[in-house]
Amino acid sequence: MKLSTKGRYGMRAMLALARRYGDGPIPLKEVAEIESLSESYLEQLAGELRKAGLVRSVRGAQGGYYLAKEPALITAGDIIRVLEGPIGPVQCVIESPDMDDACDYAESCVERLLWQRLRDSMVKVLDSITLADLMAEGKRIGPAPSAKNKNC
Amino acid sequence: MKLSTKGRYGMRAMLALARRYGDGPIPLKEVAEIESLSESYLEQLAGELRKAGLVRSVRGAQGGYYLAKEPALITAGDIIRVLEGPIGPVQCVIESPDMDDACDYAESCVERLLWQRLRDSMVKVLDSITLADLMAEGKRIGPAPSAKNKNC
DNA sequence: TCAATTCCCAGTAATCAACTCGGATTACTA
DNA sequence: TAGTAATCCGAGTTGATTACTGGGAATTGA
Repeated sequence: MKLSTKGRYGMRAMLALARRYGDGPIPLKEVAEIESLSESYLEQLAGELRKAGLVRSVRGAQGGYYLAKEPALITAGDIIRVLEGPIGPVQCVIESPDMDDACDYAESCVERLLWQRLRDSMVKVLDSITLADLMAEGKRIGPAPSAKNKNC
Repeated sequence: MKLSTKGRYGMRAMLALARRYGDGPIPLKEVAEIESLSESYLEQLAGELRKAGLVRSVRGAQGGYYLAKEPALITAGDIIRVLEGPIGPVQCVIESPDMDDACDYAESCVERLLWQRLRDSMVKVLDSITLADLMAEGKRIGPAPSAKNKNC
């Protein structure tokens, strides 16, 4: 039940972009330095976030990435869904499951009720917290150099 | 953010034992058949559940496994913790983290707040639902052949 | 033209997931 | 006491996934 580095690093990168929202495009090199992440790995994540419409990019010199919407309009759930896939502890209760995901006994499957409730509580938290919320918390708890730790 | 088969199959096996609570030891062979799971794989899970004190075993012919406590006293969280490890979306906010897990900037790490809230909501759901609860739901929604699907 | 940048894709090493298998031990039953 | 049904234990295997790295093409501002 853990996030992968994609979700963790992606969240940090998005938060870094949020902090510089309005400053024009920020090169990934810079984000990578601030967050001490690998630039080439970040490139991959940025590509997915761009395709999903959460960030926009400008190519060439002086180019970079910037948030496609203001921080208050981007939730943690948006980011996690792009980088980790649909939210849910098991395949058969992810959001908008297709036919292949549902099992034959879905109607009478008891565990399913448990997993659904777990999913709902996860979705509720992730969809209720925006990048703006996190930045606001940041101001409250002090200057925030993001974690320089593999596990965060 | 998905459970592994250990958590999923383990939950099903525990629920199967719960349904037969009071019937004396149930051999894994039987559980494996009912739930269409691999017996030898179940053996591993059963070993962990036993070491954790959730089930007890009787060796030899006519032996098997049975719940160590009544179904109302075993929560989903108990089972998940044994088979999937401590609950939490990232290492640095798992329950009872030790020194190695916490990062150097824990105090000023903004993402941490998000992950903590997510963890809390997961814990709340998992710790509030017992095997007895699930069995009761089972009666409500009809006869429950557990899912015979890889994803459940 | 040059340098900075995104973009894209291929490869890779290490780890993890999901099992399987063999054999030892234990205990009920006939 | 033999036979059989179980747990117990640890090692091995296979395939997928994770977490990257690197190369090179395309783009663009100075």
